[in-house]
Parts: sequence; structure tokens; C-alpha cells
Amino acid sequence: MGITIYNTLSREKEDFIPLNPPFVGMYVCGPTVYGDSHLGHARSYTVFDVLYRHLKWSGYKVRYVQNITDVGHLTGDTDDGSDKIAKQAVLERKEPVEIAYKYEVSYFDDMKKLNILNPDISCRATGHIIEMIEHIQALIEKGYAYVTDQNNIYFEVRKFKDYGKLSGRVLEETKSGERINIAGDKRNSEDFALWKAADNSHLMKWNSPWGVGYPGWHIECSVMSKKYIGETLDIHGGGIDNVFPHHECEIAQSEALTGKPFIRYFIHNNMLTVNGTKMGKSLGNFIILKDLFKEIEPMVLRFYILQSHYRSVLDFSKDSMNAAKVGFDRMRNSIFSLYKKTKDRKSEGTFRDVDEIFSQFIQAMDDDFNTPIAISVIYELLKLSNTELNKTDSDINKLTYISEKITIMTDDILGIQFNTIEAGVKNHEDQLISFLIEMRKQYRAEKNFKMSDTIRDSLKEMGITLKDGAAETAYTID
RNA sequence: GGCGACGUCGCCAAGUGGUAAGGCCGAGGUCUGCAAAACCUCUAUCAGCGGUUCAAAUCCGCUCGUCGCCUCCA
Repeated sequence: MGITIYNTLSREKEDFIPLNPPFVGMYVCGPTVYGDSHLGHARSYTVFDVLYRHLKWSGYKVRYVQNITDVGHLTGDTDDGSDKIAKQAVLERKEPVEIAYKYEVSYFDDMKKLNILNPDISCRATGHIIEMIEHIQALIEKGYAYVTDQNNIYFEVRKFKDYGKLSGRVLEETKSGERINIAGDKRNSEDFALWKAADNSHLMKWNSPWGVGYPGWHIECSVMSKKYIGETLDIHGGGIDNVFPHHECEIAQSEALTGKPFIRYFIHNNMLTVNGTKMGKSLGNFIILKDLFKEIEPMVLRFYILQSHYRSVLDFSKDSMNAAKVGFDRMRNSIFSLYKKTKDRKSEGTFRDVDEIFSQFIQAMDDDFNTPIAISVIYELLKLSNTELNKTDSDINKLTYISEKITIMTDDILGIQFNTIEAGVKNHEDQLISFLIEMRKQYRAEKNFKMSDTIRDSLKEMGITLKDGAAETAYTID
């Protein structure tokens, strides 16, 4: 039983076999740092974080590389030469480098809140200009790229016969429409820029054998992935919107140079829509994570994202978000009770019914990272746990065993953390609440319900809810 | 115009050939001094039509609808 992954290259689920097991080289397209991260980033990087975690848990030695695009891409493949970071720099009256760094910090800050692990290598495009120039030069020498009289360099797509194998596009049919202004010095409309000459007004530019300029949109990923992983990557991930042209062009410029397969498994997460429509910068329905986190806990968002499969379109709405929050809270409360009961214990032996459920979880994850099923399996296990917890003679060893499995599923693999639980269990608060519960128990025994209810109501006002079970009284903290 | 995805219970969402997971909401019940929680039970034949098959939500065709990519975008 191995892991299967849906490979965009074949459009089928395939058994996952890395080039050099147990090592896995994985590259995911990182953000362009010219603004705060949005919901789409949250989805994409949560998805790949879970993929990363599950591969590691499964025994693979993963090197996860992610770029930071701090060279502004062109806003279009035209000659106007404006780039996004430079634009933002003008807007904020800052240096482009300040903009890039500011939003890089902002990005990692948001990712941390979502409990997304840092990649093993986070690399910046601006730190690899030399390698990019070398790569471009080699492509020119091999005849795949050409320098124009304006000192722009383009990749000649027609020379690379496999162009289109990822996106399924055929050159003849992709003739650019009227919406794109073709740069005048291209040989063919489908050619894409590897390097562009910069004029004086340009803020981000570097020296090169072809004069002062800046790199094209696609080259950084080819160059950095090769440098840190190798000529063939096991996994390359990104949003489905990157399939064309970005990843198609990456394949071309990489394979043209090395003659080897660039990617073994291309993985793309589907888009996130807001109330049924695409979230777009120009559409104004943009949801910034920093704003959203004022209303909902980041962990709830993570849970919400994982409740749908990464290859499905995920529609974000307030209603579905709230439904997810209620479900999340229920899970958190159940786990809270379980952890409280079993803390500082180690299980002995195994329990067949628990193992059965646990293996269902792993199977779901192995099957192209089916997190919705994985989560439904957790609910099944929690049902088992709650039932056991409710018994007067509950099996503490079994509960401990369950809690150990739950930790693997939520913390280790799905990366869903219940921080409040741990905090609640440890400090003096717990002792105080337990003392009050004891007092209330006394009053109830004496049928002094007035006092017992006072304790319960007062605690409720503080956000502490008491829950009487058959065996004992548990509590949850909001 | 080209390429692609999707349409499953009131809502969210799995299932891709063997007879519909899970979550939210709702109804009933058990427990309980009451309340809450927990647990149990109940609620869909899968957009429509046609075809392939012993068997289809799952494969094929058509129709309708929604969305995405083709321009930076996760």
C-alpha cells in the first residue's frame, strides 16, 4: 500500500515512486511578495503543507523548496515593462526591496498562524540572477533561445517539440487573441521572455551579457529547483492557474537544457472562489488573511480548507465557514476531554477497533491526500472516544491509545492544532475549575441546587461550560 | 474562439462500475435535579435525456446550468 497521486501530466492517479527513495524533492511555487497573502494562498500552502507532512510521516526524507518571487514579474507580456513590486513600491513610496521584504515577512507570519511548516529551503529570485543568466545563456547556445535587436531574449517555443504536454494546448490553437499585444521583436507570438532589457525608469535591474535588464516570469523556478533539488524533481506543485503558461514554460526551458524529464509528478490545487466567483485582484472580492483572522481562528480556516479535496473548487462563504466552525469546535471539545483524561500517560497494547479506524485514515491520505475522508474518520474515532469517556468504568488505557492516534492524525499529519486545549490542561486554571466542580458536586449531593447552579452559571459567564457525564463532570473553555 | 473542471440530502462535502462517508441544520430518544454535553435513531438514488453493462452517481453521447484557464494571479 503506497501513496497515489493525481499527476497533471498524465491526468491520472499514479503510484508515487520517487526517483531516489526514500528521498523526495518537492518544489512549490511560492508567492510574489507585493501584497498581503489572501485566501487563495492559504488554501494552496495548506494543501502542500499537508502533502509534505504526510510524505514525511510515511517515511520519506523530503526536501521542500519554495521560492519567494521578489523580482516583479511583468504585468503582461507586452513592452510596457511595468512590474508589480515596482508598482507597489511607487504606491507605498518605498524601495522595491523594502516592499518585497515587508510582504515576505507578512507571508510567513500568516503561514505560521495557519500552522504551515516552513519549507526546508526558501529561496529568493533576486539571489539567483547569476544562475538565471547562466541558464539563459546555455539555452541560447543550444539554439532554443534568441537575442533580439532590443536586447530581449525569448524562448523559441516551436523548437521545443513537447510544448503543450502539460496543459494539453496545441500551438496552432493557442494563437494569441486580440487581448494580448504581442511584443514586437518576438519571432513568434507564443515565444516567452527569458530576459528583458530595462530602461532607466526601471527600478529592479541587473547587468547581464545583454546589457541591463531583468529576468522573465518563468525562469526563476527552473533555475532554483535545479540548484536545490536537481534536474528532475519528484514533485512540483502550485495552483491550477499556473498550469499554463507558467509550468508549461518551465518544462520547456528546463527540459530543453537538460534533456531530462523535469517533473515526475505535477500536482495542482484547484481554485478557491468567494460566493461562487473567482477571487481576483481586479474583481474586488479579495479576502486578505490578516483581515479574515480578525473574525475567525486561523485553525478553523485550515480545518475548513481540508474539509474539501484539494482538486475540487472550494467556494468560500460565511455560512459554510460558520458550519465548519461548529464542527471544529465539537472536535476540539471532544479532544479536549480526551486529552485531559489521558495526559501524561502512555498506552500499552493495541486496540483492534481503533487500529481499524486509524488505518482508514492513512488509506484516505494515501489515496491522493483525501483529507475530507480523513476528517470524517476522525469523527468516527471521536465517537468511539466519547462513548468510552461516558462510561463509568471507562478503559483509560484504550482512551490513551486513542489520544495517541488522534495526535498523529490531527497534529502530525493534518497539522490541525488545538493549542487552547494544551494551555487549558496545564495551568492553574484547571486546578481551580476542578476545585469548583468538586464543590458543586458536594452541593448537588446535598440537593442544594441553588448553590450548584450558581457555580455552573458563574463559570458559564466566564466562558467555562460544565458538562455532567455519568462518571464525572468535564468542562470546556471557549 | 481554443483548452479544462464541475453539477450528489435545506447547506458544506466524499464516493469514479457492485448498489450513496462525514460535518452543519432539523426531528425523536437515552442519560440527567434541571441545563449543557455526549451517545443512539431518522432524513437523498446522485441536473435532464439516451446508450454500454448482469450491475452506473461512477463509462459513452447529447441537452441544460455553473465555474476556471487561455493576461500577473495559489
